[in-house]
Amino acid sequence: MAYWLLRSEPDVYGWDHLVRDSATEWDGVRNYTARNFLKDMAVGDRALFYHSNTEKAAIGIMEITRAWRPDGEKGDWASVAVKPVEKLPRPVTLAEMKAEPRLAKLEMLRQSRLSVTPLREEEWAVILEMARG
DNA sequence: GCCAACGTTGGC
DNA sequence: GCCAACGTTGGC
Repeated sequence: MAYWLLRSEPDVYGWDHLVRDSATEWDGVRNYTARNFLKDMAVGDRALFYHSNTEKAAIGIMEITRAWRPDGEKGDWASVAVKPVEKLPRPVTLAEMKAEPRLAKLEMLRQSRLSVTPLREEEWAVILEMARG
């Protein structure tokens, strides 16, 4: 099982939208690096839902429910299907992640503009631990 | 509103 | 194929 972090602007599509929809197609990604990560995802993988922009915090846990399929008529893009698993006990903010030494190598911190990034298993555990306070 | 960090595009 | 110019994104 692999771990991922998916970023979205909460005003556009946030955690509450996902819960209301009970599942969604994670599409519209138009960056090749992010696209490649989408193609690496497998059913059962876990992903953090990160709110960018206004909130800047990881807010919930999702599960990948279907591997990638082509996204859009033009170009070699991909989308996956996800569903919400649970909201984190409390959000883990970007500032907290930056301040945590064990997250120094976190991909989303190193490549802050990527909307889809992988997490190491240890990093996943650290963030969940932080969320539990 | 600004800036840093990328990614993309187009001219050569 | 390289590189400058430009556009986009996210954080501050």
